Amino acid sequence: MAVSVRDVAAAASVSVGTVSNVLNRPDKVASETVARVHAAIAELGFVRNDAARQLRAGKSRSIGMVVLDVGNPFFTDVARGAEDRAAEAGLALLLGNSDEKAEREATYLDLFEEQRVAGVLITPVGEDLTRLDRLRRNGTPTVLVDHQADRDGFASVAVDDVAGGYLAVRHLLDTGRRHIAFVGGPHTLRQVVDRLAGARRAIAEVPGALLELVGTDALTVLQGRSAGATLRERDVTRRPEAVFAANDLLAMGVLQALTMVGDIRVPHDIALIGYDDIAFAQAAVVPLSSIRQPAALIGYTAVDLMLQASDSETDAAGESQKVLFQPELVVRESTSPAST
Amino acid sequence: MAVSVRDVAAAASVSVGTVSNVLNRPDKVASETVARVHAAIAELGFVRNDAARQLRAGKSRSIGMVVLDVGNPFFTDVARGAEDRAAEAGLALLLGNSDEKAEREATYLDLFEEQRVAGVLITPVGEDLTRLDRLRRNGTPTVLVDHQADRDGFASVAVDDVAGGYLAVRHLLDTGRRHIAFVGGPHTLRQVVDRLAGARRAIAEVPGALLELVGTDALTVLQGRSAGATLRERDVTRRPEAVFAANDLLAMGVLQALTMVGDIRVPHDIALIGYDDIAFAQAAVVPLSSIRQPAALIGYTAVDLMLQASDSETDAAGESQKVLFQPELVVRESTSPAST
DNA sequence: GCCCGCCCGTGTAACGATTCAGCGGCGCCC
DNA sequence: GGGCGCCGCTGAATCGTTACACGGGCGGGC
Repeated sequence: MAVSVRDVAAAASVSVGTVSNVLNRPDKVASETVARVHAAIAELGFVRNDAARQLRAGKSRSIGMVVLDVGNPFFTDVARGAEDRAAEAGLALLLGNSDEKAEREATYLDLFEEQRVAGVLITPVGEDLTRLDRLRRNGTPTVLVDHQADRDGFASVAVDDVAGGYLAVRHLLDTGRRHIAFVGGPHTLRQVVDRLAGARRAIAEVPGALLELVGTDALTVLQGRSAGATLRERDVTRRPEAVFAANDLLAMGVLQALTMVGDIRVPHDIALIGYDDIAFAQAAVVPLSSIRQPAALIGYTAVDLMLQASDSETDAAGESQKVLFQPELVVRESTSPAST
Repeated sequence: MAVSVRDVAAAASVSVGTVSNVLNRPDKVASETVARVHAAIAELGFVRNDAARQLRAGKSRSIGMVVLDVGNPFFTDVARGAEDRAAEAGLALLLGNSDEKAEREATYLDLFEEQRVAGVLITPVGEDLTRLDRLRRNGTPTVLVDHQADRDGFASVAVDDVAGGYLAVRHLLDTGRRHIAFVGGPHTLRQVVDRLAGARRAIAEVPGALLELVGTDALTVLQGRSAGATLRERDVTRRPEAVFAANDLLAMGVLQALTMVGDIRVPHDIALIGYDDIAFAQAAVVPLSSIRQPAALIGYTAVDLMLQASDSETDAAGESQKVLFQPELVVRESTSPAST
């Protein structure tokens, strides 16, 4: 059933060593022999056994990536960028989805560790990086994606979320809103915490401005919908003038709850800004203002850092790099100035 | 550096065989010994080498999946369903993205084959299944996802796209439209071909109804945007009364081109219906009518079929199963009857 | 004419986990 | 009291690939 190098060797009347050479160093083998071996391979339908190869090499040719939510276009864009860079380096990208659950994240990390992946890219669910620290110490280049590592040792590529949060809320304030609601959660996610911190900073700059928190359990459309519903139910006088949602998925949920289920007008009654600038955001009922992040570039860079780490590791200690991108405000209809 | 069973065995003063038994059949080992081995494992930070394990077993514990477009929420939903079922079976899901390119598809298949995955789930780029046939014959359970296999031998799970196409266009006709444009392509994709066939069937039922084709190179928002642009540029009299887009991504692109760039009203000037009913469709500028498919269920079922095939394979030939779901029309604002 | 190198190839020892035949020792049954 | 079976463990063989040390033949240089 399983065709091995040995079978190929027999069919081509050469030794297994020669077959291996044909596969890996064809220039070392007489071209006539190469042809004969290739013929045998084709005839028998031989396919290299990657497990054996890895066992010998001690390393695999794939890199593992764990994202918070595959359903979020932001992360699929990041993954795409990572895939591109990985392909350039001849590596495959294994994509895992933690769904913001520490348990699932751990399962994937175990899997990747057992597979001896060439590196791990991860957007961690929580702030506890001890598990990752162990991984890194054991020699697996690890890059934090969309997560600034305060502590030394970790390579990371991220976007300045504090700046992004500031941009978003500053924009809401600039367009005349004072009572602003921050929709987001859980607060175990660094993204949420930082964006909120940025928001607070902007609020602090304007006397009389007020920031209110509306928590969610995850950064999903569904959660946004229920957050939006709670706002909708409120008495008109107690509603915020604007909402800053921790990401576009939430924002779209809020938007649906306000405009489609309820009859609250965006931006007239409540302005709305999201985060990530996913492609769907601009096609929303009311085109969504947002904070843009260079998603594909983040992924691309993450793999790049991983490769660097994996090179330098062999030489010296190698300072782990940190890349920080700056976010960008994208203004659309959902935050047009209130036309009073 | 690398800790192996041998090291653990030494540390626990037992043989390697016993360590293996502790790992795989703990009930066969005296509990005192189990504890000692576990202590050694923890102390040394031992992690099983999956390559060695696979080599011995001849099989891996992961299954490979190739989708047409990870950026399409439909496929990420399918992948989610697949992941769930795989997790239930203790298998990991490796997700690859072909981006509708045969070459990338082939790369992933090669990779999966070398990894000796337990099974392959694939939405093929083209109609040429010889590569997959070889894979299946060599003993890898293969399930076609969102693709009905005409020929025998392949397990498949799909949705009746002809019926879906029919539903969509029939609905447009029922709401009074006669000149209908089908936006979609390339015609190498079975989904496109079948949905068009269904559309044609509906058109044939209504005298005077006209179906026009607007081709695209891929099923993406961007492609939809340019298709929409060509319609927009046309003289008013030559514009269709309705558009049936081969999927929601295209539909959203068309929608943007018509309503946001241009000033064509949807559904008043042109009605629009998509396909897949992705979550973002209902939050669009004009909430999108669509054809709903049970995405997660498709993925879940696909893994299920794969597992069945992998069981029956050992016993007998085992008839390869085919599952066909029925699509469902979801009516929203984008196809409201023309208010003449 | 001899020796040195080069070119092609061969055979074998790893890599690390698993499996399986086998082996002491002990209790139980008859 | 002898034998049988079971428990708990050992140690070697095995999976398929790769790297590496080694050898035979041939041609060129001196």
